[in-house]
Amino acid sequence: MLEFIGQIKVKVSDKVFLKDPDSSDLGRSIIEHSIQLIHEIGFECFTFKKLGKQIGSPESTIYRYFENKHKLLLYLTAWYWAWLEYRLVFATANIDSAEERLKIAVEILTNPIQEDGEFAHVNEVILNQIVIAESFKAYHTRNVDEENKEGCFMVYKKLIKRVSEMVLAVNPEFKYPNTLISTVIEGAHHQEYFSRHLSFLTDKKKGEEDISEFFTHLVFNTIKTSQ
Amino acid sequence: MLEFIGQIKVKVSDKVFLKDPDSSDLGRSIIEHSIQLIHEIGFECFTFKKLGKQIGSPESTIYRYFENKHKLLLYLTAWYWAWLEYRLVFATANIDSAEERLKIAVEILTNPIQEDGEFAHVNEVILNQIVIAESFKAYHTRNVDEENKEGCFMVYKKLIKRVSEMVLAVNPEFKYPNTLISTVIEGAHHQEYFSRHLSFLTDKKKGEEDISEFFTHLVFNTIKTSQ
DNA sequence: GCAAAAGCGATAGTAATACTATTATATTTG
DNA sequence: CAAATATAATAGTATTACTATCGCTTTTGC
Repeated sequence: MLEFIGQIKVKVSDKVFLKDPDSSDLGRSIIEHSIQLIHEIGFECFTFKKLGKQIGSPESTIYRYFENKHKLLLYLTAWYWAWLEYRLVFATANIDSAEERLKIAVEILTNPIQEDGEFAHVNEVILNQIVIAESFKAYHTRNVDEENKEGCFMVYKKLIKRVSEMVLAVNPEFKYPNTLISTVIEGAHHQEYFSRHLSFLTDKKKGEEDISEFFTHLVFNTIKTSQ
Repeated sequence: MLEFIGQIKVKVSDKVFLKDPDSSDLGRSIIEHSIQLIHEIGFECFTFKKLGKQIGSPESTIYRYFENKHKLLLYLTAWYWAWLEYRLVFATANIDSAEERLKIAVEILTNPIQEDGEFAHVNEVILNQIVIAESFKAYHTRNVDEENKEGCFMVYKKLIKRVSEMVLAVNPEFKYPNTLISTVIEGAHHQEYFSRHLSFLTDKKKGEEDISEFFTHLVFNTIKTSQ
């Protein structure tokens, strides 16, 4: 299992951090407390100064791990996508039916997150909340193209590719597998956010799990019917 | 037609501005140049100081129209939704078939924007680019709930409601009209952004119009089939 | 037609942010 | 055990996102 964590780490481009936060206690503490703090006060209000207070270090120390707070957000989201992919691989292993595999995948991508005790310094439930609320800030910037070139989004790309292949396994003729899957992933996050803050944009009620049903229905009806 | 503009204005909650920018030449100049400037340098880098330079006024003057730059973004997005709804109403007027009305609506929501000469101080094509790149920043903040209560998103709500009703006109049994339509609107914007910056998340090629085809297909297959 | 109000320009000032730089100490490593 | 590395502590800077004040001009209400 720990080898898998190693792999997950490797997938994140070195460009995201200056020093690997998973290589020291202080680094892991930065990750752990940044997740807590971003969740509490939001990414806009989050600063390295405040984070430094939490972990008992000056802000200059955190700057040795991450160039700026945006890169830290890139790291957190990359970690999240890698973790999702790892869950996906486990959940779909040894399933013969292409339909069944895709169904499981969509459920993993759209269902609420359960805590995974495997990674001590990461609270996956809270990290999921952060991804829902802030992840678009990771790729809606002036530097997207540059960061994309550097490979900052490789982990997300891998995840999309894996699920797209599952779509094509069900219907090899389908023309929009990437569009469909990114719509599902981003859409599920949005609906979760809307149900909490802008209820007029959704039919999902807080706490209910009907969103997974909606997207499963959407995916299979969209790919099965010939165009 | 001008009366319609009046209506569009009224739909934007007074809470969004301190003084109606459409009530003076200076106000309209603020809107016109803010659209240009945000498009050029991005909303993060956009400041009232820089905007002041463009229009030859100090920043303090702009603060008399908008409390801060976030409220200005709220105004621009609200204007955009109101404008879309007005186009929608015109395009679907006198169409008898519920299916045809919905089809037209989805096309308006997902097709590239054409310039509308009607409103001199607003470049709709550029405003659309801004909405695609920055609109989520309008509602992903610490103050969403408060701003939602104040009615800052009423215009968007109206648009969603109108299209949701078109969905229900085709299939009154469908359980997720709001979820479906917000997924289409937000999804179409994302795909446009992805095709320009993160191509691995989409099958849309720059310039091509296949995105409308995808979403039309998705909508009708999702609502027509019984669950 | 005139006084009061409102609109606008110009300038100054402030707290916070997002860093950068430097120095000193502590720890690890070859 | 020396050299490199990691961290703490402190200081400093440019920019941002405002707020405050003042004086001039234009509009308006009677």
